This record gives sequence, structure tokens and C-alpha cells, in this order.
Amino acid sequence: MRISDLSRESGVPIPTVKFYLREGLLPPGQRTARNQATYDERHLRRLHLVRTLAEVGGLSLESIRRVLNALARPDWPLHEVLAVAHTALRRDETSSDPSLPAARLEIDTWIARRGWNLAPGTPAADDVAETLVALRRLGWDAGPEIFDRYAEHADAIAEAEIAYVAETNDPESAVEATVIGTVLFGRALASLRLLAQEHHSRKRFGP
Amino acid sequence: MRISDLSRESGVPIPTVKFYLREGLLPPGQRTARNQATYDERHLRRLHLVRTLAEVGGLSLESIRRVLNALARPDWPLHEVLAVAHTALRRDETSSDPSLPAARLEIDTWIARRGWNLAPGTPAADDVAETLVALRRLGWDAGPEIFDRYAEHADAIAEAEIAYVAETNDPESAVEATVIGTVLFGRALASLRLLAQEHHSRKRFGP
DNA sequence: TGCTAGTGGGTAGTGGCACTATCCGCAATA
DNA sequence: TATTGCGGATAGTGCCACTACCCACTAGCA
Repeated sequence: MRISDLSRESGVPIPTVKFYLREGLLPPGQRTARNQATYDERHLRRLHLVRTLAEVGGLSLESIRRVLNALARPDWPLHEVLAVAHTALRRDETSSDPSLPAARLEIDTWIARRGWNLAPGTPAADDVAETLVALRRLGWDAGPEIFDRYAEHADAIAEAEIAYVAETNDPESAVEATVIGTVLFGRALASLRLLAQEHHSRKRFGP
Repeated sequence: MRISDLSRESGVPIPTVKFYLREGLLPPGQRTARNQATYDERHLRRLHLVRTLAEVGGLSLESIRRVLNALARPDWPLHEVLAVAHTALRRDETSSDPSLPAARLEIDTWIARRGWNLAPGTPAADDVAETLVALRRLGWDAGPEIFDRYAEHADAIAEAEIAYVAETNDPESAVEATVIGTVLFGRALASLRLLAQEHHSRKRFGP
């Protein structure tokens, strides 16, 4: 399989494939001559993965690079991989709102009350704190309890998801399923929420 | 309130405020002279909203513009506003995968089986179909039922959300709450899922 | 053997997005 | 009166994700 086959099978233009190779998002092919190399199914699969994470998941190439590093370590314990994937998925900017540390403490207390056992400093908790700060800035008189219902459902969803990957025996598949699942089902959940909103909105207010 | 006050109160640099004014994301102030104008609380609030949708919600300025158009029509029936908000929130690219129409049909059938009553051609359903296509391209042998559990929870969440805005009497607040809630609680739900994943992963595999 | 399409590798250029800088004549304020 | 700030306009910046072009070289066919 040469670069043109890779391009045709995946629908990704050749210059872009070359770009991914340069950027290290795609490992180099097997060299057969000074200016020739062959690629295999794994390259094609990786190319699909990169494109899917970028287009469906909306990740930056930098985030994708970090996620792929997690994939390169299938020997890691699964919860390490999950942590790396979660960190990789975070967008990098940090809003430096002065009231964020206080909100973060509130969220930490609330998390503890929920009985969730998390590594201290988990990045996703910052996102929740940031959302709380944003709500207040927009005039909502909200405490962390406003997220209770969401947390309830998130817990049920996550429990099933973790149970699912725990069933998988092959560690490499488990790692990949974790990364793909985190991104793709995250997107699916968001879309399904919108669909459900539309359904209930129609039921209540619709024609 | 002059432009410098607006900037100081919001933390947004003056050139950026000017930029938002030019782009129509912020309505012009009350002119008091050829080169003077005053702004009020509503401008500050709008500025906060634009920044929050951009930074926390990750929306493009183009999406924000569309969302703001929905806000400009508080007389609309709420399910219209919701539809506009949902359309505005979609990222604009359309993956032209050849197997997407078929997947879309599968999703439509599945939606009907669920008993969800939706406008035909709802954009969010395309996103679900796209996710299904992506999963298959990555080797998952999946049908729409793979989303069953997510749909279950999304339904419960959305029902509570719609019930909440239905309680609000002031139509203007209801519209704004709808837009803010759709974006911010969407983000919160995603983060909470990651937190819950970490909790359950630790419980099962952790130290 | 000769010919041409294709290849890997490198450098440079492109387009879009979200700002950011600078300049101008005028207004406000000390 | 002098300085600071304002609004409006035009132009420039930095980043990101490609995309174009060029080169010497190779594969595959005539």
C-alpha cells in the first residue's frame, strides 16, 4: 500500500497525509528505497482515527497527538489511560477568573458529598467550576446542587461504560475503545440531549 | 458607562469590545456626540454572554451571532427558539460520507421506535448518524441501539430541563435561560460524565 | 532501454478566524 | 488650556490546519 492508496481508501488528500506524517500523527511507512515506502492496514486505521477525532470529536491536532500517546501505551493500567485521555480532551485555555478557585472548592466539597472518589486536581472538575462561575456571572443564583440531576445521570452512564470496557479482554482494544468511546459517545450524548429536548418541547409547547 | 468602563468591568480589552461592536455582536451605545456614546447594564450583560458562549461553550463568533438572533425574538414560541438555538449550536461542516444517508434513515427509524416526535430533518439527528458512521469506520459493529442507554438518560435530563423553563413566566428570561442552559449545562454534563468515569474507573481498577 | 506517472521529503504559501495596533479628529475633564 | 480618552476606520498579527510546489528518484510499462 502506497501513499496514494492510503489517500484513496481514506478520502484524505495526499498532501494532508504527508502533513500528518511530518507531524507524527501517522507513523512512517516501511521504507523500501530512498524515496519509497509502503503502508499497511494499521496506517489506514490510524488515519481514520485521526480524522474522526478531528471531524466528529472536534479535537485539535495537538489534542489528538496527546490522545495517540495514550494509545501507544496499551500496557498501562486502564485508569491511567482514562486519565491521560481526559487530560488530552480538555481544551488548553484556562480562564483566570478570580472567583474560580473558590468555585473549585465548592465543587470539590460537592463531589465529596456525592461520594465520588477522584484524584485531587482532576481537570474536568475545573470545567465544572468554570461553568458554575459562568452561570453566576450571567445572573444565575446557583450552587453546585444545580448539577445534581446531571451528575446522577452521568454517574449511571459512566458506570455502564466502565463496566463495558472492563469486559474487554484484549488490553489494546480496551485502550482504544476507551479513547474512541470517550470522544464519540460524548458527542452522541450531547446530540441526543438536544433531540430529547426537542421532543419534550414539542410535546409541551408544540403545534 | 463608557467603553473603558465596559472593558474594565468585563475584563475584555477595549479593541476587542470595538471589534464586537463592529461585528454587531454588541449593539451600539447611545450616541451623545459625534464621537461619544454611553453604554448600560444590558451592554455589559451582552458582553458577558458573548464571552461565555465563546470561552465556556466554545462557540464560534458566527454561531454566537446566530444564537443572539434567537434572543432578539422573545415573542417567539419557545420551541421555535429552541430549534434556532440547536441549529445555531451545530458546527457548520457536513461530512459527506456516502454511507451517511443510510445511517440517517436507521437513526430516524430508531428515533420513531423510541417514540420521540421530532421535526423531520432535525440537524442533531445528523450528528448522531455521523457518530454511528464514524464508529463503524473504526471497526465497531454497531447499530443505533448502541445509543439506547444514552437516549434513556438524555430523555430524562431533557424532560426536567423543559419542565424547568416551562415554569418561567417572563418570556424573555425563558428564552435566555434556554440558550444559556443548552450551552452551559451541555458542557457541564460532558465534564460530569468524565468525572463519573474517573470515579468508577478508580473503584474498579484503581489503587 | 526509454518514458512517464507517481513517490518521499522539504520549504513555502494559503485561507480562515479572532483578535490587536495604529491613526485620526473630536470631546471630556483636570 | 493641556492632557487623556473616545468613536470609527483601516491595516496588521498570530495561530491553526492544511495546500502547493519543487526536487531527485523509482516503479512499471512499451
